[in-house]
Parts: sequence; structure tokens; C-alpha cells
Amino acid sequence: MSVDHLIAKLKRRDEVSAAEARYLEGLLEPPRRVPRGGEIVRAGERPGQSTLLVEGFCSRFVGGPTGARQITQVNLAGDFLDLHSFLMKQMDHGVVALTDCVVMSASHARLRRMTEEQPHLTRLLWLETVIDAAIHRQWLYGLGRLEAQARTAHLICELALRSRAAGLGGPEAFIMPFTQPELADILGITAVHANRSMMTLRRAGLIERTGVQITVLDWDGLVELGEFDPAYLRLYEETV
Amino acid sequence: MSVDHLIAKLKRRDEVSAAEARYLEGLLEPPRRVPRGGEIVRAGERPGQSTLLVEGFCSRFVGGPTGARQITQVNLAGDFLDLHSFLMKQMDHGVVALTDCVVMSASHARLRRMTEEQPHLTRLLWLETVIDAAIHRQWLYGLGRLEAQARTAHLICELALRSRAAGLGGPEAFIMPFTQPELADILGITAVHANRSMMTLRRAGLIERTGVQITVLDWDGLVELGEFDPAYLRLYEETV
DNA sequence: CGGGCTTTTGACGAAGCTCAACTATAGTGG
DNA sequence: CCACTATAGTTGAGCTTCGTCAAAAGCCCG
Repeated sequence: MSVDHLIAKLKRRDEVSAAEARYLEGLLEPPRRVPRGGEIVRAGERPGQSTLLVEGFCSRFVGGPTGARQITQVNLAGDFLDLHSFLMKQMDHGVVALTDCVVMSASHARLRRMTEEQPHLTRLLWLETVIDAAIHRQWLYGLGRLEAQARTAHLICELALRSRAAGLGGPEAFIMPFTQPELADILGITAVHANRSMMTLRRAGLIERTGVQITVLDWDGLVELGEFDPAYLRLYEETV
Repeated sequence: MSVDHLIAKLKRRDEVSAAEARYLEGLLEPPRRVPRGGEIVRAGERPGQSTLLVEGFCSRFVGGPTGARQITQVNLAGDFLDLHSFLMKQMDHGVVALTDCVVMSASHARLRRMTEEQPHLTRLLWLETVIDAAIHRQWLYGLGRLEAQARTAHLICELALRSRAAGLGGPEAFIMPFTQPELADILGITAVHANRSMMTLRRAGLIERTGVQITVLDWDGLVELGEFDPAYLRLYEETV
């Protein structure tokens, strides 16, 4: 089913009945493809639907007038990309495909009906947006208070766990399909420095890279360097 | 009424009926005082209620094992401080009072009932948490891509507008009751550099400071320096 | 095999940090 | 009312992390 990754993730947080899974599935339009580099939503836009990432990798980003760009979150399969546009109406940021992607949309009208018919499902999706904010806060701590190397370690830890939660493998090996300029926009540094940060982690024997795949060699070392504590991802079951 | 600041803010976003305002008021326990420096919620805690800030200034912060601290948001009167704990259950960060404060709490059980009885109010509070995330994203852009001076200008613009939206004065003059070490934790720099950044803005004739009050002398200059675009605050009426 | 992208490396400069001292301000008690 | 103290704010000097600019090296794919 196309909502599999989403359901896998939700089930790590609370029970999801078969009926609720079907209801979610029923919200969505047929899948469509987006090529790598495609902008799925543009900042300032007022989309009439919210989009679920079914396959691939995307990122949210805030762009400045000078062309500078800061990626504020990495989205994996099973993530809603602009659920908050259902409430904000106008997008405060853009979403771009980092790889070829498959997405499906749910109209805001249907989501609104959901808030009237399915309070529990509503709380589960509300929780999704609240976890997005928690991820933002961890990144804020990293950008404000950690050095580039430590932020890199933290990112690897986060993606390893989130990949596993969405049923995408990991945590000892997972896919990180970013170019170094993209990685730089995630870490708030330049591409040159992104290169040096990754290099340092490799030379320290913490990770290994083969193409887009990252293999974690020393999880505890990464956790310590990146000050990583997984609580904010809320990857354990609990009633909402 | 103790929810006045909250209602004032919500009304800038959508219509709020008198019945809804009463319903909100009915959710809340009697007010209590918190002295400056008091921790209203601690990271890792599992509060059974969510707390509304009725008077004063608070901040959310993420703390590291080394004692480093990053403030991730400044909260004004009318803001919910830990609404997301209703969904996350466990706090991913702490909330501290920057001034003497008055707060009121709503139990999670009552909030849950609200999601079953009041879909529109639910969407309005969901919107609140979604705007928190949008503010986080702007800060991420600032920390990742702007220099300390520019971030300072952005913060001033944001607080000026939010103060006005909550009916606290502004935007030409408003209260910014932070010590410089606190300001440093907001801007992701050291206290010494926070001092120099504020100084630069004053010497450039952009702002003036008298005690805790900031007077904006050159709004356009601040907007340009801080790359400030108020859209993310969603301070204009629109049906949710 | 050649063009375009991505990654890697080097040299130097700038923003911001650390350490340390000094000044201003606001209480507080005599 | 003033000295005393504690806290907050201000300034300087030298150092570190990261940015800039530039070039070389690897890789993919037609």
C-alpha cells in the first residue's frame, strides 16, 4: 500500500486501526512522479492540498533574497511534506526533491473533513507536525551551539534512526543521497567545509561511505560527538 | 479575561466566536505565578497539562550535556508554552520564565475532549503549533545563513510584530527583557558577541535602548539587514 | 574519450570565541 | 543619603573555526 511507510512510522507512536489506515489511504489522490530537483511546493504558494512523500528524499528549505538557502528538514518516504499548509494556507518555505520521488496529495477539504470525523487520526497527524517542530529545535541547538563536525554526526544519527522507523533499512547502513552543496545547506556551512567535516568523521573511523550509502562504524562515537538523544523523534509507542 | 492575549492573536488569523472563547477559557485552571528564572516545564518531563502564558516572557530552550543552551523560541503573553506536550507526551525541551510570569494550565484530558467536540478550535490550536514550527524555520535560516548582526535585526523585527499582535504595544517600541547572556542563547553566539551585535545596531542608528525597552528608529533598515518577511507569522485573517 | 558534475585539497582572510579587565547600574544596609 | 555589593554591560587582544577563492582530481554517461 502506498501509505505503508507512513503507517509504519505512525505505528511506532500509537495504535493505528485498519479502518484508520484505509481512511488515510482514501484521502489521497493517485501517485505522481517528481524528478530530482523538482520543486514540490514553492515558498509563498497557497496549495489546496497537502502532499505525502511515498518514495524518495525531499527537503524543506528557506531561501533568502541573496540566493542563500538553508535546508530546515530532510524528508523520507512516509513523511508529509506540507501538512502544515493545511493550517498555514500560505507556504513559508519550499520543498524540493533531492532524488526522483513519488508523491500523493490529500486535498485540504478532505483533511478538514478528517478533523471532523476522525479525532484520533487528527491527533496523529497533529503529532507529525509537532515532531517536525521538535526536529527543528534539535537543529537549532546544533546550528547555534555545536561545531560543524558535531552537527554532521547528529544528522547521521537522526537519519539512521528515521530511516529504520520508516522501514528503509538502517541503522548501521542507510541512504544519504545529498551532494556536498546540499549537505552544506543542511549543516549551515559551505560545501568546502561540508567536505572537510565528512572527511574528518571518516578519518576518525566513525563512518564509511560507498556512493550514497553511509555505514555507521562507531554508533556510540557519533552519538557522543553529535550529542544525540533520540527522544525527540518519539519512536516508541504511546497513546495520543 | 485571562485568555485575552491569546484570543487577540487568534482573531488576527481567523474568526473566533464568543462561544469558542468561552470554551477555551473553560479549559483552563486558575492562574498561578512563576518567578523569573523558574522552569515552567523541564526537558524529559511528562506533563499532564499544557500551559498558557497569560503575562510575562518565557523561552523554550534545548540544553546540551556540556551546559550549553540554545533558546529556540521566545514566548509572549498569549502563547501556549507546551501545547505540543499534549501530543508528544514527553517534553523534548524546557521552558523557562525570563520575567515574572502568570500562567494557566489546561489538562490533556480536556484538550483531548476539545479535539472531539471542537474541530475548528482544534485546527486553530494546531495552527498555533504549526506557526511555532515556521518561526523555528526562520531561526534555522538565520543561524545557518545570516551573520550575528542580521539575526539580531531579525529578532527585533519578529518581536516587534508579535508584541503588537498580542496587544502588547509596538511595533515602534516594545519590551525585550533579555540579559545579554540570554540574548546570546537566542542568537547562538556568546554574550560578548551579543553585546557587540546590539551595539552595532545602535551605532548604525537602527534602534535605541532604554532599559528593557527597544525603540525602532529605522524599520526598513532592520527589515533589510535581517532579511525579514513577516509572512511566516501569519498575522492576517483567513479561515482555517 | 571528452564534457559536466561532484569531490578533494590548499592558502589566506574574516566572523566569532576566549580570557580578562573595566564601567555602569541597581539594590541594600548603615 | 551614601558607601557596598552584585549584577549587567562594555571593551580589548589574541586565537579558532569556518568562509572565500582557486585549482586539481575523480566519476558518470553519452
